[in-house]
Amino acid sequence: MPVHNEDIARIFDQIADLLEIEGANPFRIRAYRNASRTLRELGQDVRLLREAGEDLTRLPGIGKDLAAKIAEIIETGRCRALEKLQKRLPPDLSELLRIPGLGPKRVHALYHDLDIHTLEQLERAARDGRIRELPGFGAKTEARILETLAAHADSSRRFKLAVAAQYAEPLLAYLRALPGVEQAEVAGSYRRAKETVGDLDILAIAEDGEAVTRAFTEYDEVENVLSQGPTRATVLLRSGLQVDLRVVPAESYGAALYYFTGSRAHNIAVRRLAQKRGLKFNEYGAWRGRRRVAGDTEPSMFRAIGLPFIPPELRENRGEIEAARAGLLPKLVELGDLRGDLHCHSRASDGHASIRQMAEAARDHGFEYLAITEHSKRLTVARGLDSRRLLQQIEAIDELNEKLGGITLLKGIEVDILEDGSLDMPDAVLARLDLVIGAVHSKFDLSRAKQTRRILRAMDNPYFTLLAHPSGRLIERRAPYDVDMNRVIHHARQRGCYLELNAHPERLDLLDTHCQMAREEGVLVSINSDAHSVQDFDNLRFGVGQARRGWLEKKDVLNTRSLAQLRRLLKKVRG
DNA sequence: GCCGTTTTCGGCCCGACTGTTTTCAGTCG
Repeated sequence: MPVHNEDIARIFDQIADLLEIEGANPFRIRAYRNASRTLRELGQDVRLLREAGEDLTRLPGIGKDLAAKIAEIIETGRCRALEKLQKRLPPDLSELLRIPGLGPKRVHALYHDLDIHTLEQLERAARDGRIRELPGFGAKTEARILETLAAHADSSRRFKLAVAAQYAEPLLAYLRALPGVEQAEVAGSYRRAKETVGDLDILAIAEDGEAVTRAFTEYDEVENVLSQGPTRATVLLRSGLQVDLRVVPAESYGAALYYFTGSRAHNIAVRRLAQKRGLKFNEYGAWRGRRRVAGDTEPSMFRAIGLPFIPPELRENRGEIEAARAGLLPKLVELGDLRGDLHCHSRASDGHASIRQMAEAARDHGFEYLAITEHSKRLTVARGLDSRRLLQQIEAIDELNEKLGGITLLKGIEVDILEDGSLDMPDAVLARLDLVIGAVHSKFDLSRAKQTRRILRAMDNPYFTLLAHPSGRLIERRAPYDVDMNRVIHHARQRGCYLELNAHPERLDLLDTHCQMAREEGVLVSINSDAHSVQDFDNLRFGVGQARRGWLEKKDVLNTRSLAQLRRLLKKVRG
């Protein structure tokens, strides 16, 4: 079975967990965690890189030793270093680390003193009152363990960005309305527009932190207060979403916003850079000795280390710091750059509004054009259109375009890519459309080779314009199908067609790393809502967030073009 | 275990809160 990046990343995580419990050098542990992260974010199979003769030590955080371990895992499927560790410590110990309040030291104590290495043993010992007897543990810790175990099922749950927004926005409004609160903002992965967030990190300016954290813990939706002090508090909302609040004085707001926006990897790298320049960065400011030289705004922090402002979406330590130093940061695309939307549905298939209503809603968003792209007949659950119904719709849209003012409708289809790579609509009908979006809606489990061939073949259809939701994943629900995205993107370049970044909150597909690949290949990406109702155009902001995480600029995005420019680009696809 | 525009050796980000302490270790972000 071929080894994928995720398999290797998991092995490195396990090694890191076990080393940590053993009390190994913390920097050695971090090295394994960094390498695991590098692999997860690589965007292409390290196995293929290696086969292509690439030097793996050129990857960030991978040195001679870890490159050799990667090679060993790819070749043998095993890792002797992990097996050796597992002889000394039971592998399931790392499960215990997932329990909040249990870190490596305590897990080690539980194992060493009570021979506990499974969650079941942990629960039994807690019930028997044996845990409170251990040095460094107490009755409260024991109770918290039991509480967590009881609710363990959803403790590791992450929230989709759009769902988190539904909780974040009213909470933010509540905090901003509190007396003494000058400003409040969500930082963390939410501000970086990650696809999912594990918790919300909120930052507020106020003189009296105590009063604000108290009011925060009294917010209507708070189920449980996990910690509370004069400058920070952590609560669990009824929805299961954890929220951290930090309160800082105005002069530290920028420093705190920067610090709590993260990512952790970005912070570590920037702090190291600051240190080299004789500065100390913390959440209260940038310091030279005991003198604060910056901190009231985020840009002041960047100025202090001589870097241009790095937008939150780029802060992952994936090359943005080097790019900033070299003056090569992208000027990221913004929501206001979009001139239209190339993917939506009406009542004719599985949408909820008429074509006219969709057009008017798009016009209200300031769009110049909107493509109507119903499903094709293969997708019967969505009342997909056959040739006859599509031809009728083409006529209807032509008529509507005569009457509508301020927006132009484009005629399109989201046509199913069948198992053999053919399209679910005759070419003669496709020829009459402005654009053809190809989409995989079935046979997700084909082998990598077959799935890739299927998509490449579909792209070769002379009318094929745009590949919809290229990975097919549904966030937290369905993994991407196995496809060689490198080849797909390369083929799109050769064929001269485009890729979609589907902005639906469940999809956010193209993935950020693939956006970067598309940009490097020079393949334009269309940020589409896939709207099924008039409200769905609002989702475009999440798509733009994803595009920004993928380093896309206005020029990299197809639907930032004017209608006239777009028409030229659509025509070009057909040669 | 990685890394180097001061280093191939000696560094590796920094502070708040909790619980168990009697001055602080462990955990977390």
